[in-house]
Amino acid sequence: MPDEPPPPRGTAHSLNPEQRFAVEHMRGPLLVLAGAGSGKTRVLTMRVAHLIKVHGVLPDRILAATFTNKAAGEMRERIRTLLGHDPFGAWIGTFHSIGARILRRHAEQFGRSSRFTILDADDNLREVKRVMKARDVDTKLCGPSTVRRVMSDAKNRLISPSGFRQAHRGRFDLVHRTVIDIYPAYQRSLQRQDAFDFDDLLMKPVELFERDPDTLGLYQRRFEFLLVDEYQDTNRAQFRFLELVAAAHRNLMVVGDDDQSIYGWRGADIRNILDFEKTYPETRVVRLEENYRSTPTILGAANAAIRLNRDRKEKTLRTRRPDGWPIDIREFRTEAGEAGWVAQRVAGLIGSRKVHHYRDIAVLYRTNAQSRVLEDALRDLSIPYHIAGGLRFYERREIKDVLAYLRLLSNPRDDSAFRRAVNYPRRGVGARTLEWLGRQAEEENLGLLEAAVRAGPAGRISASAARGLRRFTALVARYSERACEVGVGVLIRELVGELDLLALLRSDGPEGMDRANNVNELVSGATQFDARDRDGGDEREGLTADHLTELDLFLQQAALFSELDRHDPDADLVTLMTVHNAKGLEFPCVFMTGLEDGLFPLSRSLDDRDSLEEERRLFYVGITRAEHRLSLSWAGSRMRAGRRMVGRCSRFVRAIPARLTRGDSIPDPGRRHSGWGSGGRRRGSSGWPARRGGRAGDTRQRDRAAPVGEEEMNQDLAPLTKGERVLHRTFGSGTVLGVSGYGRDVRVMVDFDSVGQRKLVARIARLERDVS
DNA sequence: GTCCAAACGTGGTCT
DNA sequence: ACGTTTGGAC
Repeated sequence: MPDEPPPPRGTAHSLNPEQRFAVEHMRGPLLVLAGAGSGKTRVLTMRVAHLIKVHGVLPDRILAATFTNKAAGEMRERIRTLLGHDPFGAWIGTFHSIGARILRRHAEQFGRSSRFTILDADDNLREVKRVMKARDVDTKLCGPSTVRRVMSDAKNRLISPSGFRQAHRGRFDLVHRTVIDIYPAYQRSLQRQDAFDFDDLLMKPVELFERDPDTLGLYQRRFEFLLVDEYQDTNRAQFRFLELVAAAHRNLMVVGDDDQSIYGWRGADIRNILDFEKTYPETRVVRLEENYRSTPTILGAANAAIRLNRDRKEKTLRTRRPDGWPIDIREFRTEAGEAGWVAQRVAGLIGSRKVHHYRDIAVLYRTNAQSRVLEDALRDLSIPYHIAGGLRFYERREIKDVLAYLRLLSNPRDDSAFRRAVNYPRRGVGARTLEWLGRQAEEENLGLLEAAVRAGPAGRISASAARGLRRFTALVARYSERACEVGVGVLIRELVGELDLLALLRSDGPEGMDRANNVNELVSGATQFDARDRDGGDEREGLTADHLTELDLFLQQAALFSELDRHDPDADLVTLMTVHNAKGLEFPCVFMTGLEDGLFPLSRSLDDRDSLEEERRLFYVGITRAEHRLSLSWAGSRMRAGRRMVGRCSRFVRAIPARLTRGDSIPDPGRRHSGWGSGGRRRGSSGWPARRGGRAGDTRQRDRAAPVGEEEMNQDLAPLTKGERVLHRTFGSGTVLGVSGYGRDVRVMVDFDSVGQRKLVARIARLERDVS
């Protein structure tokens, strides 16, 4: 925006006293409590530059950990600019990539090779499923995703399989008994496959350091200065990692904001911030409370929202900027109406030059599923956009299919890759054959590929299956040799050509065209891939990496890269993304959508103070992404999970003081919202921007066209769940045994203390939660 | 045994 | 609206 003063940048004299203190801090632990938009990235990068330039610290003494590759890349780039050259040898990356890099060097200690595979979330779940099936665990009562979650929690708290067994020895509940059984089997299976999952990348290096002080010593001596961004989102494993590496020199700088802690569900532990000073009593604490990003109006809203949280360090962001536009609050009848308005508003802002570039605009939402309507609306008006995050590029089916072949070339023991590639394209190798192969592999302790190679003419499978296996293993053998001769780009191109994948994909519909394009993009990405770029820097002090091929490195970065990292900042596109993905970013103009109780905050958080507070922090993160313009919108009715849900204005929106807002409701031809109590805010008059009457008409038509089914559910009511205690007017209290049906037909089976089991229609029985 | 189509269940945020 | 599991045809 032309009418705003640029934030101070660049040299040390543009820093405020607190920032300067942090930048010039030399030795000892430093905790920087940095509010949103207070210039923490600047402080981090300038401190690194300062250490190198002023104190003569060698770059390879520095380790900086961030949460996304994008943040790491930006940090490196900015340091490069400040120094005038690359901080060659410094490790700047995500905790996960740093962990992977360490593990690569010490893989043999874990029975892995340095070419180990990194399983992504999808592979990880499949593997849990497979292990459970192989051990005949009933997945009806305790599903794979539950098991995975519990295992992941354990790993994030550095609890090994045997530790888990001991910790839950006396427990009888099914989930813990299942995990006691599955966790060690799952870990054995990963080892057999020469693989780690995401959580291992954090946990295993800690394990290594704790059992091998010599190795730890290598890293302690090398990394004299540690810097951590987004510290509020670190988990226990990450805390321990830092504690171990920093133990010798204690030059640990962490930057975080407890108000922006939004990854509790992933094991982030707020105690890491709160206990920092306990672990390091000599800590210097710096608070950055001046915001250089947003207008006072936007900050006022953010402060008003976050103030309602009880669990937080008291602070208030200040700014010296001039007042800005009021926050625009809009109510819509349906999600399509909301999306239509957002698209029109984007077109209007760009058309009137109030916002100069599409890339200055972000549209945020709570769940990925919400992106669809917004995409449709933007496409209708030919507004260029991209989705950051969402279905990540490397997680698309067609991409994973191609990568599966490469993974198998790089790591012949990668069974998940084998399963994926062997019958794609169809080779007549079905479930039965795979089952048989699995048993063979198990007996001889081989990978599936090896087992398939040895299967030869074997008797117990059909001739066509045997032929398919032979064709497949021959192909893999051929490309294994080829992989030594050519780069990844050529390799993929030849493979895709031989499998005739593009034609295969294109042959099934318009979806297939997209997929074919993605594969093409993968080919060109691989062609440009330059391994030297990735492992940033030289190696000393016996920390030399094993020899890895370009293919190995390509695969490792593919596993750790997300869609967010691929984003090209020069492209002029509106950004659509979840609020989680928006963390750390800023935009002149932000739309937050879907602000309904039950969606944002999600219904599952409504009856738990901790998770409601996390939702509120997420809301705070969303608001504080905006520099000048912020709009908050919600829809009274929304398709969700295949059903139309009724919603009302989010409590978060209602917490924003009216003096900061300008909002109107659109006229409502079809329905009354009278029952929504304090819900809607209806200030202002007629609502729709008069100038754009024609387009408004379009949207309302779309609005009306959306069918409103009978089976509406109130999305802000957390549904009753099994095991919950409830209260009935005549039967007294009881325990919920089960819930069936949807919407107005939800039936609940309750075991009442007084009268035993009854099946009730929830709508009529009016059950209440028993809080006593 | 493999493949396709229809029923089924399930649905939060991410490295 | 989606992917995964299940049933039936080849």
